[in-house]
This record gives sequence, structure tokens and C-alpha cells, in this order.
Amino acid sequence: MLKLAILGFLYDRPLHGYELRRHLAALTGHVRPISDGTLYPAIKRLESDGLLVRETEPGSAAAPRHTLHLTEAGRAALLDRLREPEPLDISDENRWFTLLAFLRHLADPAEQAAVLRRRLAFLAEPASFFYEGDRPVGAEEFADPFRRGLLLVARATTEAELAWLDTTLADLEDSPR
Amino acid sequence: MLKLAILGFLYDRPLHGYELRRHLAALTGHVRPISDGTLYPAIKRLESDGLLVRETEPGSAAAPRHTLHLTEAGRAALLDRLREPEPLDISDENRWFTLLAFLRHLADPAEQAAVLRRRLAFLAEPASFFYEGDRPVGAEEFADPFRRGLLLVARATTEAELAWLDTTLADLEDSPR
DNA sequence: GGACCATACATCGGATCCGAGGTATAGCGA
DNA sequence: TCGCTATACCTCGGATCCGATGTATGGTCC
Repeated sequence: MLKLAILGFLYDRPLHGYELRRHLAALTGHVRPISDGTLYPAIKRLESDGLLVRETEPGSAAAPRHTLHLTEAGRAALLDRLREPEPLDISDENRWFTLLAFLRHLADPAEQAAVLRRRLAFLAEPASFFYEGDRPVGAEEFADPFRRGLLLVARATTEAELAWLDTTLADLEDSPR
Repeated sequence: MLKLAILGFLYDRPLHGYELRRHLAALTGHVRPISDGTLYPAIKRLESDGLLVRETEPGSAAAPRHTLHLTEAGRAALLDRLREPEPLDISDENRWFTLLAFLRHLADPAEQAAVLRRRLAFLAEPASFFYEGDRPVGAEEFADPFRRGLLLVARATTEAELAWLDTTLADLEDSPR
């Protein structure tokens, strides 16, 4: 997830680590803050995989800043990841939101629509959190108010997203280009 | 998160590993499946921490089943975790949902309400995913339909949950005992 | 009788992540 | 001048997780 977010932000324009950190904090930090101990090793991994290069700026600031640029391989890696997301990128809401934040980088509306349809298929699957034997237990049956809330909130989320997916897919289908 | 879920399910009644696996699959497997390689080491950790004991059943099934029982320390550990959740348990939706699934085990309605209020405070904080400089960018401003959708879905979820929290907190406050 | 699947448990290597700590410089107010 | 905060980067140990793989037995279907 972190890898995806780093590639996504750098696709727009080069940033140095600290700026990247602030962008990441805005995107995912509210829910799940990322620490330096996560970010800097991740940058190093991407560098040694040849997806980005660091250029030392003898700039004004405190420590010498390393501006991070995506390489061609890095740009291609982002597009591949967006085009063919892993199953977890589709099912896990945190990852899916990260993917959505950068999906516009995929230039072809048909490819964008294909990704949205995978999410649609996932959300359309019947899923329950609790079972008695093999029978799914619906929200209304619970005496437990917390489990009932869990199901109600999950249902509201799913419905809001399905509605959005419907209209957006329709838009993408008559989009030109 | 896994630890919490294991303790939560075993609090109700003893289970053996395979049953536990199915319960976990129903609760979180849709979004994030757990593999054997995650579950069995987690059980071992809990065992060596003294939170559960394994009793070998010479039962009918294929391999000898190990029925897992919570110890007193295990029961106390679950209640502590529910009473004072870590920040990530509050902010990360996956973890929060897991916590909600077992919050009823906390016997005192006032303690349950205190946990819900922490979530309420978290959701009430103004948060945006994207900034231009220091100014948060609202959903309506985006030309990018995917980022707009991200914000719309997040907002719908938050509103549904806030509504549920309001009514549930009100119920808990006039609850007897 | 043989193929296949579900049950049931376990281990290992590799990847990733987090928290805590460390090293600097620059700028501002008391 | 002292301390604080922001900027900027880095490392290490420990925890956790995942995927692949292994080892059994019992039941079902053809």
C-alpha cells in the first residue's frame, strides 16, 4: 500500500522525502499514520528496485534534501499496478482508497472502468460477518447493538459506493477518446 | 487485530483451530483472508503468553484436534483490550469493526459508551485526504472523478456511523444496571 | 479402487511494518 | 544564550504477516 502511494504521488511530480511524508499523512495518516521507520526503508527498496532515483539538492534547508524522481520503470510499475491490482487492493478498503486516489493516472477510460468493475463485483458478492451454522445472520436479528451497528454501517458504506460506481461507470462508458 | 479476534471468539466458548479459522474467515476473511501461516503462530504466541491453553482431544476427526480454552489471564486480557483500545483500534476501520464485534463482552454499559465516544471523537475530527498547500480540497472541487468518489464514500460512511453512534450512545445512557 | 476434497495441524523464509532512538541545521522567542 | 520547534534524514530490533509447503486421515463420488 505504501509502495503504491509513493509511486502515485511521485508520478505527478518529484518530491523530497519530507514532502512525500506530508502527502502520505494527509492521504492515510488520519486512519493509519506512517512513521519514518516505514517510509525511508520503503524509499530505499524502491530505489534499489530501480523504480526511483535520488538526487541530492545542496538546497537551503537543514539537512541535504534528496529529491525523488520516478524512473521510466517506476512509471511503468505504477501503471501496471493500477491496471492489474492485487485482490487485496480490491477488497481492503484502505488499499482500495489508495488505489482510487491515483486511478486517474491510467489514461484509458476503458482500463479505469475495468478496475471499477472489479470493485463492483467484489461489493456485489453476498457477504455476512456472522453465521449460525451455515445461515448468515442479518443485522435485524441481533440483540447485540454493536454487531448490529457493524452490519448497518457496512451496509450503508456498500450502498453509497455501489451508487457511486454505477454513475461513474456510466460516465466512463460514454466518455470520448 | 488477529489477537483481538481470537480472544473474542474464544471468550464465548472453546473452539479448536479449524473452527476458529472459519469464524475468522466470516468476520474478516471477505476483506482480508487470514492464512494458516498467520493463525497458528498467533495461537502459539497466545499460548506462550499464558492467555490460552490447548487440550488435545483424541476425537473422531482426521488430525488430533486441540481445543483452545481461554485462561483467566486471557479473559482479563480481552477485557483490558476492549476497555482501553489502542489508537489504531479506534481509527482503522478493520480493527474497529473487530473491536465492535466483541464489545458486548464488556459488561458495564458506561465502559461500552466510553469506547464508542472515543470513536465518535475520532470521526468528528475534520479530516481531508488532499490538500493544496494548507487548504483542504473538498469533494466538489475535483475534476478527478475517482478522488471525488473517494471523498463521497468516506463521507457517507462517516455520516452513517455518526448517526448510529448517536442513537446507541443515547440507549446506553438510559440503560439500567 | 482411485481421485479428490475437507478436515486438521504445523513450519519456514521473506516481506513489511512499527516504535524508539539518533544526527544535524535553521529559526524564533524569552 | 538557552530551549523549543520545524525541517530532514537514517538505523535498528522486534513484531507480525503472508505464501508456499508439508503431513496426515476421513468421506464422497464415479
